[in-house]
Amino acid sequence: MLIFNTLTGREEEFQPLQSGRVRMYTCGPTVYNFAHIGNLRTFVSQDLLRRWLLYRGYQLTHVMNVTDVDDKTIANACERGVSLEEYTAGYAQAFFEDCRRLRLQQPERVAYATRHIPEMVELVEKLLEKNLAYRQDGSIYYRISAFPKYGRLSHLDPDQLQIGHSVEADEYSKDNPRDFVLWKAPKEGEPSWETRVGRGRPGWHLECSAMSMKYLGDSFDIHGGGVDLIFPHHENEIAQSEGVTGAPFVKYWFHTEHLVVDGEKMSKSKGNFYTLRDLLDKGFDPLAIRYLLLSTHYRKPLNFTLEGILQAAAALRSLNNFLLLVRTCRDAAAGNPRIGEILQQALARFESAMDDNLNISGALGAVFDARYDLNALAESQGLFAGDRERILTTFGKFNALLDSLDLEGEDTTDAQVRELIQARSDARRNRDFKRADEIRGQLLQRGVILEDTRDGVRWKRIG
RNA sequence: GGCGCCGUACCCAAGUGGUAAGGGAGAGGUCUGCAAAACCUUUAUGCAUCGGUUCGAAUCCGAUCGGCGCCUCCA
Repeated sequence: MLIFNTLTGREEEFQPLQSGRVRMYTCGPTVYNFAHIGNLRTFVSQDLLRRWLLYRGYQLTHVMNVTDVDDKTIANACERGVSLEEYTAGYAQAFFEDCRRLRLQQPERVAYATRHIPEMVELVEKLLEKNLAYRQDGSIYYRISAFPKYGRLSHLDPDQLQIGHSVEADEYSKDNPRDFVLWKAPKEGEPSWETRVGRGRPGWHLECSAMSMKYLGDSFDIHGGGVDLIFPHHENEIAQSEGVTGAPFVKYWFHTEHLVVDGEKMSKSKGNFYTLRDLLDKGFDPLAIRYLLLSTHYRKPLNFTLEGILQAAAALRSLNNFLLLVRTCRDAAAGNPRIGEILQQALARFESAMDDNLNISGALGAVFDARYDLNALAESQGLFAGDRERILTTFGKFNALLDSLDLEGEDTTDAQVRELIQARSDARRNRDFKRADEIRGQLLQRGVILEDTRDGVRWKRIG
């Protein structure tokens, strides 16, 4: 399997440090607000990666952090007049609700920054010992000039970095304006911890170094996040971790491109800023949103539109309608050897596309082509029991990534629905169409749609 | 100024040297008591533009135009 590595700027053959086992860390949310659709795109792409690793049989340990202490969480909690814990707990819970709605698999471990203060302090102590960090006005900073590899991930030359407008060189009393803070001096009215390096609170970058190494070791396989984190966040993590251990921190860096909305950068002032909740309130299907976020390659900018959600919903519907056909079309007398061929080819195409740096569009092309070929056979010849099983098994494999397909079928034990459908069929047979339409209306109110086909009545629930 | 992503049909989107996957929408059709759904057919002599290399280029090289991002706490 090939995977693009930001560190080398190339696609590389994926070879975990320990054979058969993958250790992965991804930067999770800062819980100062509801996650927006751009945040969620990144998490969906990480979900696709973890699902593909599992598909390929790796034993996976995936750790995701939750940043529950930083400038924004503190400021917002303060503004609302609640404690930091109370404030962040609500948004953390909301985040995991969003993840469930989008069918994101839970990482093996979720790590909260505020529960790992001792581990962070330990790192700071070691960096001080090695003279990679220094104290200044109660804060502790990382001395970038002492870490020659600084800039290797982002391919930036530290000497050529422009100092941003927001940071006046003399605003901080740092040796070098590019040095970043490891430990912040306490401020009146802000949460702080009494620790061996003094009272204060951690800088943002520190948690990811501390928690990833605690759970995954000094060196691990994959570290992911949005492209905006390449610099400075991930660059700083490398400086912190490798500064302490001297060992290579991460083998493969996995970064997801941003999404834009209607071709423009998402921003609250433009009115094109969406959270998942906003979209669900408008009546959009969370699985269609999952499909939309999933179906563009993770290293390409994704243009998110409401129209796109509807297109995704239609694509998903057509796959599920196909599966309905597979389950309900008339029985063939014998198995069709063509079906095995079609499935085998489709699966091979699907897998080789995914192995090629998670080429999900190519993989989906294989899925839809299989649907097309199989539809023609099922419509014209019906399906043998063994054919049905094989089709559902293969689509079950596709669904290991999509997690949006109806493989099981509807609840056929709903006696009332069954009775109504039967009653309508009887009415139709007696050419009592008024009665039949009446029953169809009743079923529709229960959320059941009927399809009259040559092979009998099919029904499904409205999504 | 430095670093990076991108430009393929009405919309979304694969394809990185061998003659344009797939999805949506539109149009036509099949089925049907009707409707809906489903299914089938169809839709780029063309891949931002201009040069070049090649038997052959969306793919490689050069230039140009355009969109987006990062360059100290933003996924």
